[in-house]
Amino acid sequence: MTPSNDQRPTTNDQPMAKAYEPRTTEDRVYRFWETRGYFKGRIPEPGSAVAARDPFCIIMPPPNVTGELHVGHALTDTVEDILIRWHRMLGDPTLWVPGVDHAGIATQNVVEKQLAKEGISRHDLGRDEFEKRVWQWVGRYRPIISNQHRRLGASADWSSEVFTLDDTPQRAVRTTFKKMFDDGLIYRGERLINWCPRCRTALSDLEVEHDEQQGNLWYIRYPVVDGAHADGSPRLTGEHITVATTRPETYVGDVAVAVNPRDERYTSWVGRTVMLPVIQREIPVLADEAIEMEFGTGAVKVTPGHDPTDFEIGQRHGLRIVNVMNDDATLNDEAGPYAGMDRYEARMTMLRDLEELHYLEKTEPHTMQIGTCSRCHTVVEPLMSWQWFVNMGPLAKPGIAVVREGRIKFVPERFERIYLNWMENIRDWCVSRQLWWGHRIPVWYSTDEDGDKIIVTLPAEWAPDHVAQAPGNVAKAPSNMAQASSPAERTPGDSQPGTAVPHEGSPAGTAVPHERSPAGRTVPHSGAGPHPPAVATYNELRASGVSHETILRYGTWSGVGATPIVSIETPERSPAGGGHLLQETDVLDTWFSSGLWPFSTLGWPEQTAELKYWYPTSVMETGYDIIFLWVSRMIMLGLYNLGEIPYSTVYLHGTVRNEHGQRMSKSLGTGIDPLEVIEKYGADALRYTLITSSGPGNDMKLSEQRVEMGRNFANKLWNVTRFVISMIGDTKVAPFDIDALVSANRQPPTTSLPVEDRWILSRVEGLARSVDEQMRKFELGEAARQVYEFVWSEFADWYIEIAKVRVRGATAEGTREAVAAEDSPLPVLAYVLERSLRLLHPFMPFVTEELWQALTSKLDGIDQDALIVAAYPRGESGYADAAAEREMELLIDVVRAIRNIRAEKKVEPGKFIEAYVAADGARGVLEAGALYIEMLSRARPLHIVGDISQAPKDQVATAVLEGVTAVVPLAGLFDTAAERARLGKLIADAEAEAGRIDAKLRNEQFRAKAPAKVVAAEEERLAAVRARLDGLRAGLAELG
RNA sequence: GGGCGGUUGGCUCAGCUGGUAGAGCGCUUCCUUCACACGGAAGAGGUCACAGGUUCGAGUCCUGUACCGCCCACCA
Repeated sequence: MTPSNDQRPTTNDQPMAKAYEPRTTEDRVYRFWETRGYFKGRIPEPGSAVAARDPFCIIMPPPNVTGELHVGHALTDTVEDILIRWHRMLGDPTLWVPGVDHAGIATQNVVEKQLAKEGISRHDLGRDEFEKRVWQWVGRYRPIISNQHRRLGASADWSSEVFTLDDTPQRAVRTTFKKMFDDGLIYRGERLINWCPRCRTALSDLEVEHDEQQGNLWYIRYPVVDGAHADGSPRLTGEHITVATTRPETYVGDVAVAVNPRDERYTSWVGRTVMLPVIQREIPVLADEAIEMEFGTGAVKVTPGHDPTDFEIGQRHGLRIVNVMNDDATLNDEAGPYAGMDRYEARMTMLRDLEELHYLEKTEPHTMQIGTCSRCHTVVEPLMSWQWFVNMGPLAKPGIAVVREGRIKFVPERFERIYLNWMENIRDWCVSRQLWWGHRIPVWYSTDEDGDKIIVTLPAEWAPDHVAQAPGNVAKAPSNMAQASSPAERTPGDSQPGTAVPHEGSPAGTAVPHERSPAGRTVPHSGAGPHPPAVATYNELRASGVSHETILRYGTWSGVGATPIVSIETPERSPAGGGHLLQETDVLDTWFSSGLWPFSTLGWPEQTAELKYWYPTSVMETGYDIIFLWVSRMIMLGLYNLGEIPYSTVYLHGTVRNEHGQRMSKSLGTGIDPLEVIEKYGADALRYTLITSSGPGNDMKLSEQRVEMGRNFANKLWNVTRFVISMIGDTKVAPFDIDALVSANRQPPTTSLPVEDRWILSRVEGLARSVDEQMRKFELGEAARQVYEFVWSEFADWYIEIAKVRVRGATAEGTREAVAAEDSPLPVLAYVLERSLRLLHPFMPFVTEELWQALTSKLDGIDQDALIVAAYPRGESGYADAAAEREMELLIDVVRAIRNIRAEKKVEPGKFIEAYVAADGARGVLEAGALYIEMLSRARPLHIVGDISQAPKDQVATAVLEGVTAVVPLAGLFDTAAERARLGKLIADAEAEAGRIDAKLRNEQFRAKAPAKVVAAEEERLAAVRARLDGLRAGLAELG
């Protein structure tokens, strides 16, 4: 390695290995690119040539810091890197911004799992300490992740890397929140939300998965009540109404029974009163359209506090809401004797009780969709809770318009409808999360003004004794500390048990205060554990001696009824002066910051030069599974904040599955580690495989076998180049100059170049045009396949084989001379190979750069320093030589025909055999290619005759092609019967084909309606098949 | 309950605007000759899920059916 060269990926004085070794190449090549600064997204100088070109910018979907990258990320990187490298080579100003996502709930969960291994919970650490632990996690995984991108070859601008919790995104989040709040798009409200009892946080609708589960439909009798006995006890009529439910444990929250108003079975029941068994609550029977008469008994228990449909029924009929559950899915005191039980334990206990009292009529098996937490797969509970929401309607409107108007295009197109359908039915977005990791909501409450409205939950150990015990469910989630002392989660299928703290004493029987919520409804509270937390107003706690610092450090609070102070900057003191400020303890849904990603990465809310130049970005490439979660929100928030679309194209890839079609999952061990694949096969092999394994929007199965194909191709390329370099030897070669050729002579120079040169040049220019077309259509896999096909099946299999003959001739065998030096194939060989490397570079960057460096060190007139910045071929020379392509095909067919005969007759591979070929009107072509036919099919002497009748007729095998007949005398090897059989089969095939074409041509309709071009082609084809048939029949006749 | 995607040789998949069915792997036969056995040569193998329809012509367009998968949806 020479000192001046140490930045080069390849040194010229080392002999190339026999096989490509990705491991000794990739890191070195990547370092070469990176240190040379090729990845840097540069804003062009005004007035410069590049300034006229459209910038091309991709913001990378930031992977979660939860762990290492999986193959799905590898696909993302591959697609995006291909687009980026392609545009870079096209000469466009190019920027690819990498980033990492803090991934709130996901990361919090993995760190909590880690803590669990140490036997502690996040509550043992407290919020600050816990956040430190998460930051440690981030510090560990961020470098791993960026290293993995590098291993994949991602040519991202690392100087622009962003983390979602960096200052700028933080500012973007706060700015957006404030703007939305001021615009009335963000509000705080008490709604029925999805609650994960294990994660102990609210979830948006999109974070709930609907799994089909086998459950039961239980039929429960509610006795009819008519007035009361003298002692006040309800007077039962002996009748009952039966309701069917899948969730009997919520019956304690029932406030009515509903039937369909048109249901004649129940007409007389409406308005009567029934009683809930055991807990003896009296509730009305009412009529509501939402009830399906066919389902169950047609009578439904109405539980507005725990079911969205029932909530709406409740709203329509002014029913109160009874919340019967704690935040850990144990029942609260509304459940009477069942209080304190886990929801499933309560279910079973209730069913036993009901059965005993003959209130359980029957049980039927029933399959149903059940909502589970997308993070931990615990069954979610619909719970009433105070949360922050975004009113999406006004945001969706422009988001719909830009797609309708075609300003944003989806690839594949079909996802547009899916997007639009969701956007048109959009619902408000619950954005607050009861987590510790994330963007904390930029809302503060003033203890001065609202000290009586700020409800603080303090863990028992910090609670003063005389403060009221344990009201749990204040408004939103109760204290996080309270959760630490709750029973371990027992949900089936939940692999991660909750934080297990010994359960002392019974929570049942705790006095339960009720609090009036601002909405005017009574919200029940519950005691959730043995050491109930204190729940009190800020002022009460302070009055009982708890310091502000203690509240700040250990408390959780919410300002129901308080005036929120929404601010971008953290306010120093309350506006009224003097008092303290308490910031909302909730954080925002991770996807809130993700939605700002296309511009927060570019500096927004500052009007940076980067933002001005690169925004709107070009392509958003991501998985179709996050169209709603992410894509839609970026579009809406981009339009909202900047008044401009975030990108003009959304390219969606599918899900990568393993070879058995399973989703990749770390916990199931069904994942494929991209680094392992890279270690074994190389990054280029993985990339090639990923991009060719399926089209846009379609899922794919990735198998090792398939990666082998990519590896083999890289190796093929390696050896092709190795061979070309060895042929070039010590004297530099100037690659063929196609531009000079074409500009000097618009017509293909049919005479000055040998047919194989004109053929391969025509093919490679055509390939470049085709690849360009495919790339523009985002058919990246098809583009890659085409280059593969060209390099292997045309360039390597034929052009190189012919070039060998041209250079070496057949002198060893003593009959012909090698071609003269001025007819050397080297310029064309070098040109075509160099073009091929360029075409392939976006797909297989490492091996192509390595080879390009090695090759161009042997070439004159290459003006770029590196392939990564070399111009991408687009076939702009326009060179095309149809005649050469036809002629070359003919030569190839002749070689194949003779080889076929040799193989069938089991002629020794190396042995030369005599052959006769005749072509009507193409004799010149055969003569020009005679040496190649001879050498490639080992046919010698090769007789080119005017008419095949001049060939011997005895003991010969005949091959008839379009316009060419070959006859191979096979004395000694000949088997008449075998030859007859061989010809017989060929004749039968040809006859069938001729029959088909003939029938088509006899069809008057076809002649009348098909385009003349198609008819002519069919006629030509028929003539050719018939000629072939004649030749074959003649051959057969000769056999006697 | 809606919607979408898939169903092409043994396996995994291409086949983009309708005009002679392709690839890789696997399989058969042969070849370790001076780029490559991560290779070369020759070959076998497909009623393009099924049923209709449009068309001169359909794997490709339309309708329906069947399986498989996914998404959305408040039938308790």
